[in-house]
Amino acid sequence: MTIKIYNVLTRQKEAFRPIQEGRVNIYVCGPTVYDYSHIGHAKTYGNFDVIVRYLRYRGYDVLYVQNITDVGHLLDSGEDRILRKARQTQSTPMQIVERYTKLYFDNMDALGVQRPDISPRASGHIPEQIEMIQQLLREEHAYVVNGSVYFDVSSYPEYGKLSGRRVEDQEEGTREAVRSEKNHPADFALWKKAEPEHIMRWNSPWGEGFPGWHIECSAMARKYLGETFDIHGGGIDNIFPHNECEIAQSECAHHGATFANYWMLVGSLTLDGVKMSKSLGNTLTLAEALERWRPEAIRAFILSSHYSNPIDFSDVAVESAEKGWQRIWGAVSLVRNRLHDAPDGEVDADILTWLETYKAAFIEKMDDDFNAPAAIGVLQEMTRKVNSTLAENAALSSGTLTAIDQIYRELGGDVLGIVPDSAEAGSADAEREAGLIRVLIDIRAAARANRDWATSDRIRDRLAELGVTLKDGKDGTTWTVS
RNA sequence: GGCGACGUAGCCAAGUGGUAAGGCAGCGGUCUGCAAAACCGCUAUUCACCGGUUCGAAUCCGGUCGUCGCCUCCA
Repeated sequence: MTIKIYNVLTRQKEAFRPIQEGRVNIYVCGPTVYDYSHIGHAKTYGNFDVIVRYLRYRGYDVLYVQNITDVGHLLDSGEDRILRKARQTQSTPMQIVERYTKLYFDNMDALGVQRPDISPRASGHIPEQIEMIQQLLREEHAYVVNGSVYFDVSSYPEYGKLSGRRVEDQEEGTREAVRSEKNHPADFALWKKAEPEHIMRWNSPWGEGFPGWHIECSAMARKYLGETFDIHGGGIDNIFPHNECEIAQSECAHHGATFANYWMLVGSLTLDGVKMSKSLGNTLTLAEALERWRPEAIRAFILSSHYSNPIDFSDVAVESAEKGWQRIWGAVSLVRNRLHDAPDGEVDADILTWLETYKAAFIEKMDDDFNAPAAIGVLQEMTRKVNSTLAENAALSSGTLTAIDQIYRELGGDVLGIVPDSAEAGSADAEREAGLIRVLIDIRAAARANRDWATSDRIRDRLAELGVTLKDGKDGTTWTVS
């Protein structure tokens, strides 16, 4: 069994073959840290989180690099995003960068997105970028004008191969073309001369300036992953021009060596059917979303559609994903709670057999281009089976319950990140809590036997206030923690 | 105008040649003091539309209509 990946570069699903057996080098374009993270970031980085988790689950040694853009990303006006924010808030650019970088990681941590192995910053790699630009100049892929350096797109005939765009087809941007010092409108900046008011500036062979937006990814990918690496990821909205420019720079600097073997681009997220944009005012920050929904619900929603497809964020959509997730979580917590007073015993062979069948089905779905929505479908089917088994057998052995819990931990927890680690059986606190709840359930059972519904309901209501839900079944009362 | 996606039940969604996963919502049932949950059953003869290829198509080809993204900063 090999993993198949839809490669945007070839527009085909291909068997994944890493350059080095057992090892995956992956680079994903990270955020520009000039404002709060929004739910679009949650989709892009949440999707790659699951991709990386799965590769690791399948035994690959993954090196995951995701940059932090903290310089060079300009607005329409030609103004640097970070500088503008700094001016607006009367702070320094690096304060802005620190603030939003920290918030980005805080939000991603809260979402359960595992950190990349390396989060290189553009501003920390100016020498590497200058070196690459010098090389491009030396080899006549770039030219200098008035202290700025531009990449000569005509020197790279394959420009456009990722996005399927051809230079001739592009509409010429009027504003830029008019005042441009570029030889051709499609040429892009590698290095920009800093105007006097531009305070983020560095010395270079061409005078004081700052790097263009695209060069950081090429320089940092080369530094940490080598000239050719396995997977390059990002949001589809960066396919042009950003990703295209990265390829051009890197492949020219590397004398034609392929930049990345596989390109995986994540579909965009819309909010209530419309693209989020500051000008429309329909933005939702990740922090706001996390206040309204638990992280697992947001993850379940993000994973409800294939990573490469667009997805529309709405209250109704997240809530229905959350309800679906609750069914899985309900089964998991039931298993874990029953583990507290389950009879000792080995795992039941029949149950282990069908657990393994679901696991194999899950892996088959994920192997096929990381089809998380289909994999969740498998988990849902398994959950139906688990729930009915739980209902039919009041005394499942600890071995069996542990085996069920284990498969949820692996597939739902380690891979998808939607099954939390809580209620760890065996910890002293958890055991005590389970025991205390059990005492209350026993008292309540006695009250119910006396048809003392007031006491019975009081215990249930008070526990509910503490987040413990009691459920009366045929074989007694069970409980879950929300 | 150019490039690229997409159009599957009330909603979301998987499915790229072999006869429609899964979730949400809904209906009926089991269980139940009530509640909640869970479980069982039902809910697309059909995959935007029209042609074509094929023994056979949601899946391939051609066309039509519609939605969206990108082409300028965006994950």
